[in-house]
Amino acid sequence: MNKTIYDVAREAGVSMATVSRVLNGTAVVKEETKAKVLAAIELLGYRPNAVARGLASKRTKSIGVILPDVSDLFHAEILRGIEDIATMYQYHIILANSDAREAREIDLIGTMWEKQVDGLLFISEKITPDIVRTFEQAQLPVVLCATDDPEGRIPAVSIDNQSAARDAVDYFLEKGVRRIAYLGGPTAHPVTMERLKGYTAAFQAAGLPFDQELVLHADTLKYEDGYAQAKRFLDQGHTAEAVVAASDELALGYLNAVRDRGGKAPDDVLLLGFDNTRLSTMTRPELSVIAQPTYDLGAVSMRLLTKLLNDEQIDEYTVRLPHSIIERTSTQRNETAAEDPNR
Amino acid sequence: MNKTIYDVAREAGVSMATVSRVLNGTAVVKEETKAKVLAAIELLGYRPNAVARGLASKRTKSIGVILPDVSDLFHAEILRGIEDIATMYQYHIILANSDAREAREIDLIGTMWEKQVDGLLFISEKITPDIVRTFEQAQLPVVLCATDDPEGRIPAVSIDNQSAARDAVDYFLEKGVRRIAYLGGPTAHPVTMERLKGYTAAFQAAGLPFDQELVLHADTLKYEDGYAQAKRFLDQGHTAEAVVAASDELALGYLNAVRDRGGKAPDDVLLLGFDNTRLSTMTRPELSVIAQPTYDLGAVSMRLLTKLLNDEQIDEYTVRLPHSIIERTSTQRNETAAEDPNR
DNA sequence: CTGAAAGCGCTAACAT
DNA sequence: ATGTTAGCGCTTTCAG
Repeated sequence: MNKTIYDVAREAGVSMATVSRVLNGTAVVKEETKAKVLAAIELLGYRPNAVARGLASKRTKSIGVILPDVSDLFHAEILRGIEDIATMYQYHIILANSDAREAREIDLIGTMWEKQVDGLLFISEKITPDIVRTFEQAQLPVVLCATDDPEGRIPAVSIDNQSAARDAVDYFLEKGVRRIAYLGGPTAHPVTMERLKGYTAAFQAAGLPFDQELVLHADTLKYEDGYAQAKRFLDQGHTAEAVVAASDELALGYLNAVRDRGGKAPDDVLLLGFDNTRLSTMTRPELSVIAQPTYDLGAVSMRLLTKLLNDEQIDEYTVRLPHSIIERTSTQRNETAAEDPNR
Repeated sequence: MNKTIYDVAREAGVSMATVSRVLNGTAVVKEETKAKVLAAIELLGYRPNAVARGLASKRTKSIGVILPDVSDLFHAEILRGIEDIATMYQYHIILANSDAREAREIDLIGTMWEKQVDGLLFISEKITPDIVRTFEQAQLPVVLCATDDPEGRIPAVSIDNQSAARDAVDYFLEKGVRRIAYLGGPTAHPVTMERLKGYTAAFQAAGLPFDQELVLHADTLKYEDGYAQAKRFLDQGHTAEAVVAASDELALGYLNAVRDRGGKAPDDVLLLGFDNTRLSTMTRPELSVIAQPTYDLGAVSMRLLTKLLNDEQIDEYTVRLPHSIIERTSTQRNETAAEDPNR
């Protein structure tokens, strides 16, 4: 059997309450007795049992993180941000992969409740009514990360996907490029559909038409699907001057599909990735991207959650982090300058 | 306040002990009363509190995972394997990043103990005596993953790094290549040093000398350091016919360093990566690699841990998973066939 | 097959 | 400033 707070109390000649006090700093303890307690703790090699503490205090100092897949680079980077801030605030992470399946997500919210997590960080492709209902039933503080609740009822941290995509199109438009394709995700995926809205909005705002056949939907945001979709597109004889992809992997898929048929970027097509994962600097040409502050998405949402948990003053329940375009080689035409000086 | 087992008992007109029994299947309960209990649970929307359960039973059904960095692709893939098997056995994962810093690792083992995890999965670059001692003090079942205890006292799942590297060198030797470089990690990193041993052993076994200047040590296994190290090497006027890298990222760094000075793989250098992360098929040329069963490394170590926890019969406390060479384009000389027909 | 009762190790009033 | 006393919600003997 292991040491308990009671053993420490006896060793130090005080009551267990006093030990608890020096452990948690919940009340002032005389320097002298505090020293005795600390000495006893040291002597016995005592460590508090967090489970017992959790039961008694109703706060476990652990937070649940539900995400589609840790082995996805984008999620893994977010998770790192979450973890760092969690550590800073003494929280632990209970991790679960959902594979973006709603049934599993709902199930996981339940088991997270059972684990008595203090709060939940939720990363998903789509926030459905059933999920929102489950949040409400669970009565858990939740922050959405890299996703939005369409109704805006749940605190969330994300970028403005629509204007990010719009900026991307504008970026090409300003270069004088018109035949711009959008290589997005499945139509059931709100985040990338939001980007599609931005894509079309940019054309509309510029008073330009756009070709519906230039809108591609890959089954996922993964490389393989990007490649497959690009190959199909190109095999059908279509072409694009530029492509705005909904992820770095998708852009890479397009890039390699072009290359595998003898083409080349940026000579034959200008490519813009999305996310700015580490991937984008590992390729040749290096991938220009619409950068999301991936790590910060995680860090900020965790910070927001701590505020929720401590009843701190909160200015914004929905925070939009800034995006930006990072220009690397995949969009640099050899004959044109990086920036169009006009306008 | 939330529903407790007591509420269910009253609703069903039985004692809490009986409710506990149907919940856990710890004893036979009459079908009829079981049905009543189940109905009450359903009616109240009752969910057991895992923290209370953990305190009473001394088993939390959660296991701690300590790894250097989730945002590293290799670790993230391992973690996915861990998670899947953990889910299968109803365990939850408490995740913590150590940044491979010993002090932090030791600290984390302690906090994992506080959390009363049932077991620990430990992924690190180096198992030091202090870490081993901490394991012993914590009295936690531990399985090392993708690492070994040099003394072999701790259950571990990994590949045979030495023979993997040796196979890599032999692979090139059989192609008639002699000037083979090794692009490894820091000298303080046992796993990659083990690979270096295999590298030198291959030359010795073949009765061939090897050039010490062809042994490169990058500061980490990351792309950036691979690039930097390769650039330095090439800038100094060195060359290699082939390079065996200690990670896919390192190989990619070399690849791009070559490319950025106008060279090309496989024409100017044959490149073999290590790990077979998703990266290796996303590059052009596609990277030939020494494949580790990354996902399985996680899955098998988690499975081993469940055996430890359930006192199942265990045949091997140290399991070696098989590695293999996957031949893609980065080692395919245009003029030579994939396989040397002789021998 | 089921109930009563005693903890698990800690926090948090409530006293003093 | 410190001690006493109830629980937190469950599992687990021990009876019956």
